[in-house]
Amino acid sequence: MRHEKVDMIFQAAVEVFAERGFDQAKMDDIAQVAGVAKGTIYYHFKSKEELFAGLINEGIEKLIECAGRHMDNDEEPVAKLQNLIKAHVYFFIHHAKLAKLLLNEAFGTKERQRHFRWKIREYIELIEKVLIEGKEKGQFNINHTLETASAIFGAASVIVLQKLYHMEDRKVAEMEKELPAMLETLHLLVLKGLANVTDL
Amino acid sequence: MRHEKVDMIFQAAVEVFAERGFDQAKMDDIAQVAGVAKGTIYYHFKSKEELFAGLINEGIEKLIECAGRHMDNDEEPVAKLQNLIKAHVYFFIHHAKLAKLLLNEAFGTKERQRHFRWKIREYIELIEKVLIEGKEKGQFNINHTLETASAIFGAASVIVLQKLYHMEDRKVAEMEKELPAMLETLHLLVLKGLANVTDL
Amino acid sequence: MRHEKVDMIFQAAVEVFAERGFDQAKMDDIAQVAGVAKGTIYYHFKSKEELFAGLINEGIEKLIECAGRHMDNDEEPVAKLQNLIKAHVYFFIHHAKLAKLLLNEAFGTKERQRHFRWKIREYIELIEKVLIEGKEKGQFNINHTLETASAIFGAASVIVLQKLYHMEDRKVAEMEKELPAMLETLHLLVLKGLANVTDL
Amino acid sequence: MRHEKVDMIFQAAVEVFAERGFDQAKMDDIAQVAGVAKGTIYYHFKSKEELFAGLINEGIEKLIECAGRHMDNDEEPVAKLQNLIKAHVYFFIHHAKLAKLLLNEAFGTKERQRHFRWKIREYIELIEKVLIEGKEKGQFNINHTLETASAIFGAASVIVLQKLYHMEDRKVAEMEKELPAMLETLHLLVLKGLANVTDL
DNA sequence: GATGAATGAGGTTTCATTCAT
DNA sequence: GATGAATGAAACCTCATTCAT
Repeated sequence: MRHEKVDMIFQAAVEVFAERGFDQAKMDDIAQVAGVAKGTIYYHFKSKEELFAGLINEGIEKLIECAGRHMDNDEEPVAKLQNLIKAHVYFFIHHAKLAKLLLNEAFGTKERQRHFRWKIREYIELIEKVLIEGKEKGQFNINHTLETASAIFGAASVIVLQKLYHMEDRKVAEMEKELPAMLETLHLLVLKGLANVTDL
Repeated sequence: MRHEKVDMIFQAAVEVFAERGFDQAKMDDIAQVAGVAKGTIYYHFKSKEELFAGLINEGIEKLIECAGRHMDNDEEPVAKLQNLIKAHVYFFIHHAKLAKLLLNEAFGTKERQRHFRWKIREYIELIEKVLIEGKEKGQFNINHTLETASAIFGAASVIVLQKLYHMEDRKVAEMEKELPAMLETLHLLVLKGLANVTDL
Repeated sequence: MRHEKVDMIFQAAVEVFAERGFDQAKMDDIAQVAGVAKGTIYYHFKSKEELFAGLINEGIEKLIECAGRHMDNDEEPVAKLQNLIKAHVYFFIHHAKLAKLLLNEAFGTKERQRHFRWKIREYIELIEKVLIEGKEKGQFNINHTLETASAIFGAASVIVLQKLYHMEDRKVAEMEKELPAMLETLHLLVLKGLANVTDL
Repeated sequence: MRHEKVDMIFQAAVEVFAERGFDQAKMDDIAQVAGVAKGTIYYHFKSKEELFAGLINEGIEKLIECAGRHMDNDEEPVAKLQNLIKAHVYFFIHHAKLAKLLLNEAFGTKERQRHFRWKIREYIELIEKVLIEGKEKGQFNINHTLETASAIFGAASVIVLQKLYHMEDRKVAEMEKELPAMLETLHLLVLKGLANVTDL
């Protein structure tokens, strides 16, 4: 188990970074929220950059792990994809601050952000793997698996984020009530397609 | 027509803001890129904030206008949606820097960013309008139109952004070659659905 | 007669300088209040410094001229001093903004302000002249004429300024109602002395 | 006892503010004179404004305390007033820089300066209290106590300031030689009145 | 004579990082 | 291990002044 203070710093950092973004987040604030002295952060982390990177890495890894775990509850690609999407939405709702950070900071051009994009790419490739498997089994009608994975990632992420921002500071409990609508929407969109007409 | 220097500043600002994000962008850099003195920017814009806001607002308005225009080339909702998506992807490819900014800065919690989210919401509601129309005509199989609109926005945006980041600084021409793959992907995803099986 | 615009600039300058002090006064504001373009000020005045100096000089000269004129209405030193004090108080009330400037800016160590102190010294020496005259005629009981002149200048100035600040933006008419109290006070103080006891 | 560096900053600030006035004083200069880094000032004071306000407040409070203490050495109002004036002149000579600041900055219209005027008013009301007491005991011949207090404040302040400015950077020792002349002058002016003639 | 867009030096303030305790 | 006072580089912004029209 990690050192107690390190955990407090980590928690405070997620909070503050999510609230203000990387640049506007002050080490002073993180220290205050964590209830430690500013120097203590620097005793455990080399720099603001490193603290942030650790945070994001751990976040994405958790996301990957969570998605992977739920995915494997089923055998069939269709079900796997459904599980993955469900896990993704769940994760974003229950780690709202981290979710904001991911979309917020993961699309910049700074060197630091390139690293994150690679980690997100890892996750997208996890999605792609299901798609490829389904395609090979003849269950998915896809030509460009990577592009499709990106699109699914975007759809599932933005649908939650929009809801989160729209509901401002509402509790997780209230967000969970919105879960079925979001999942049904993604199900219809991703798997069945919106069009009723069959000859497009 | 706006004043010449104002245009140069605007262009430079898009460039620099997209390159570095709001906080890391230095007014000095914008001035240098624009080929004007720093004071000139402040002669025309009250603050960095205002310059940025002007940029984003104009950007989203252009996007809305562009999407609206292409949408109306057809009568049928299905075609309208296709046109809209196509316009969206086109726009993001041809205004890559602006596109990065939109996703990058539009999901923060700062007051400034709340304003942008409202503008983006406007755009999402434009998408929703098509969905509602199609639903009423019995062409779309949708229960939650706003959520679906968000998801489509996310899918179409991220698919382009991922490609853009992956191709780093490649020319627009090269990006255009990727266009069909992206459009086909979104077409399959959004309209037909991925699943071959019909009884989900 | 001076050029019309020059006068407008002068008036505006008194206004703005008095309102904000030299450093906080912006040439933009002066231009706006004067109703001319900023460049116009520089067409007529070499610099902010020069504009300000012109203002103060003219102000003090007016004060000296005004005091001198009223003083000479009488022959007797006692009456002369009374007239002078009355003129001083009148002038400060009717040129409130200038009065503020005089006390405000005339006691700094900047080079510019040394010049003003010399001009104010001129005025104080005018007061001293009356005192010397009265002393020689055996009417004044004074040992240090210059010091006494300074003290009278200080007493008469601060009594008005305090009233002015205390009444904030009241009209001149209201200030004039306070005139007798101020004059009586200065009369008692300067000429008769406060003490009833005769053997100090 | 306050922190060592805070004291050094305070001292340096009095120095520099008195030398140049609020606006022309550079935080860089204060830092250099104090022998600390610029950031150190901001570690202890929120802003230039706050540093300055602290200075002036402490200054006026010292003045009030000093005057009050000396005043109470005697019982009789006449003696009290003499003591007060003596203390005032002493204080201004020994805190020349602060004295300059008081007159220099205390008569502006900026919000900050309104606060100072209230503090100075406190001091003037201290003077007034002696006058009222003397008036009630039949020792002072005064009608308007507040106006008289203002005038005394002005006389005593300007007499010292004029001397200070005239002697430029002379030592305190030399100023002290001038003390008797100033005190005698104020004594004659305030208590006995200048006029030899008794029927004014 | 008059204008106002453009300039850039210079000032205040912020904040990540260090280091003596 | 932990602290927080101290630092100074770097950023935003202001505004007196200039000059082409």
